[in-house]
Amino acid sequence: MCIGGRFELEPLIMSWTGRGGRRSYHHGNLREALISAALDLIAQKGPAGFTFAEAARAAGVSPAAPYRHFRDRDALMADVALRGFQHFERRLTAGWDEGRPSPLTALERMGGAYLAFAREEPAYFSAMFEAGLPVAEHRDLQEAGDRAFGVLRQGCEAIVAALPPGKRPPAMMMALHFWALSHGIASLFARGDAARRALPMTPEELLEAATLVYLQGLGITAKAGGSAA
Amino acid sequence: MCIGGRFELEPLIMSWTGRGGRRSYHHGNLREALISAALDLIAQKGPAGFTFAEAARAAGVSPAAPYRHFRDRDALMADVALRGFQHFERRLTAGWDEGRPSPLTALERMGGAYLAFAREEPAYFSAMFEAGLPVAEHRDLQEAGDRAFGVLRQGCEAIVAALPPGKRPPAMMMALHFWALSHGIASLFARGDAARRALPMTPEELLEAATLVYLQGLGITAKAGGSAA
DNA sequence: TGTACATCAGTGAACGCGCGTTCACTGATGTAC
DNA sequence: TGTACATCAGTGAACGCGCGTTCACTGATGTAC
Repeated sequence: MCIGGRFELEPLIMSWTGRGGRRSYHHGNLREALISAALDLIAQKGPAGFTFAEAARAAGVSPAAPYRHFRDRDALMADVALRGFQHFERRLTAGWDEGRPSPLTALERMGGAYLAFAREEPAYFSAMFEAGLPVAEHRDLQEAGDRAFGVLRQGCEAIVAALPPGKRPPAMMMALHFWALSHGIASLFARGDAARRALPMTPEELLEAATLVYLQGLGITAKAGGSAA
Repeated sequence: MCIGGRFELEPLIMSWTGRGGRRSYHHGNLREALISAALDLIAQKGPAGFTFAEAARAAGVSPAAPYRHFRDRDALMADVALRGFQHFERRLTAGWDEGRPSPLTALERMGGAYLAFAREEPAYFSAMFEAGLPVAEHRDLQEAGDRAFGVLRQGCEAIVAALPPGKRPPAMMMALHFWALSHGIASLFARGDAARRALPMTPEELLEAATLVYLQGLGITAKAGGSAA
């Protein structure tokens, strides 16, 4: 399981006495370990099947220890979702890769990054979108989500900007359409857990085809919006 | 909360002695009452926040009683999802209304029915799509889902059939695209619970615009595919 | 129409379990001087 | 460089709670004759 940030190894190593492999009194990096445990549990049993107590057990720590780092279970879940959005934003950004070699190619690749994220990080994905966290109550969550969406919007703006002024559709609408389309395909067909539905093609092919048809509908072709590879 | 099927009133009434409003020994319609209670609980607290015990309590029955009707909690959840798909299929069918007055208008209306279902039946929606039920292991669930999708596909077939033979896109692909698009908008922006995201327009407007652009990309206009109202 | 009997759909008490949470505590770490 | 002290990040025992599940049971209903 990739957990997004890298582990701080030094404190972990320093927290071992070295004698008989006994762990020192301090864990060294419990916060990270709890998040990592939560991701594993969510991936195995869904967002519901993760408890504070079990995360503590997985981290090899007493059930009271997590309270030093998170107010309660929901706070941990929100933190997982937050990291998920940050991770997600990075992957979309990498997929877009500043629009190289052409905006249209980059857009397809960014869609692929969306699907890859849903497939490879089911725990993050469900914490972000299906854990029932009230977005409006977690400002930081909402902002992180907005930043991730901003990457999609940026891409659409780049595509729109390459069109002649008279033929530019609103980039915001285009971005929302692309988001919804990617998200629908991701959560129905590309998700990395047992709820994935069968499909007579790859999710990537489905999304690519839909994107091409949609862009065609906006009057955008490889010629008008930048040459596709 | 609309629960899809109508209650069987007769047995409920007959289960009352009439003396002091005391309930008779037999509940009369416990199975339905449990499903109804499950829907309320899911709507209030998400798919995770529903327990067998609490459903029994809500139905005014001992905690052992549900075992006469459902093997376990998951069986009840699967039954809720199954009814959800049946209900969903009916609403899509009603939205399509046999393609009247024109296939394109009917398709938009069917998309609206998708969004309305997500908004008005959050409990069904999350049981169907977000409860983590393994679709592959519940054959009846999968079949019910396929039947609902069949309504979308039928609509797309009708639209395709109205085109000149040389210009017909594959209806299956078109239906999958429409499904993913509707589902993405529904689960991000139209859902009826706290996880709904803000949008600078109505979800219906967003879906309608996307559909029009998409159909345009397929070369389908009101003229070619039947006149829109 | 009445009676005997089988079956159905509940009761309610009991159980073990794991969870969330608290509490006073204590070993380890960091810092002032 | 050493010492005293404050703070940090854990322990582990304990608690109340609600859940899932079982059990022998029993009142209500349906049916055969």
